[in-house]
Amino acid sequence: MVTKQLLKGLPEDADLRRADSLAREIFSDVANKWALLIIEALGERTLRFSELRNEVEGISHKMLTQNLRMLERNGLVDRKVHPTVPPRVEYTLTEPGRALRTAVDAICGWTHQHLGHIERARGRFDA
Amino acid sequence: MVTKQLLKGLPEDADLRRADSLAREIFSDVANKWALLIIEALGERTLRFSELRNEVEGISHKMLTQNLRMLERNGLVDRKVHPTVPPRVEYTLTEPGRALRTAVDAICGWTHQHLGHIERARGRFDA
DNA sequence: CTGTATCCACGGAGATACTG
DNA sequence: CAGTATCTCCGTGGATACAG
Repeated sequence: MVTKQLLKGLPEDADLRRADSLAREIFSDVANKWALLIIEALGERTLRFSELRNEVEGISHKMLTQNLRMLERNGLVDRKVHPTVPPRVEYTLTEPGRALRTAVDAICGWTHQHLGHIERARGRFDA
Repeated sequence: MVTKQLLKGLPEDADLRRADSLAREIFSDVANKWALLIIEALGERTLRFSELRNEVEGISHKMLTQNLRMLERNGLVDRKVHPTVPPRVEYTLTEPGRALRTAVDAICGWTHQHLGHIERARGRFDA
């Protein structure tokens, strides 16, 4: 899936090809560092723009807005603007967003579980 | 995890800080499109460089080698060189690599499950 | 076949400033 | 506070050529 396999044997089914290209597009959107970190940071909480900026270590203003727009566009986060002054904008994961989060959690868990193995592998490789 | 939280309240524990920065590094390595697609393509199989190049749609020679080195360095893939002519190099997921693959599978599954929702969300957003 | 190196262009991403 | 816009620069990544 998302690789060539999905296409095999059905090279002329236009619908399937569209679905697959869409899937690749979404995968590219979602499979990037900042998007995943934002999703992980949001979790079950609702956070403001500035709070998110603090939670996601090292992200720039620009990358944050950019990724938030992307996530909103794909329906992964909900954006709620409070028409106050100064403005207050809150971001929350939608249901699909929360569903994806469990996968992100898995990656985070995996990372911590294998820290040791990886550190050792690196030592060996760099030698 | 992988965000600021891990550090909270323990700003001076050097070991934890090292572990956390290492975790971020690994996360950045792993949370990128090509790395995940390679892992997904490998699955339970053993593939040669050129086979991998065919399986991972759109990846360039350079990106493939680069990511394979990275994955090898982190101990996620095993690289076996057959000293024949022409050379034959085979790549296989290690145990940690296969463990991560289940998370990647989850993301792929999620993608296909939510194609419809996302397409509709996009339609709304773009309007 | 696989891998490394070089060149180069394009776009990603930071900094900054400004608006609502 | 949140968002957009502009400018600029550096690095990513593609193309190409060559080596083992």
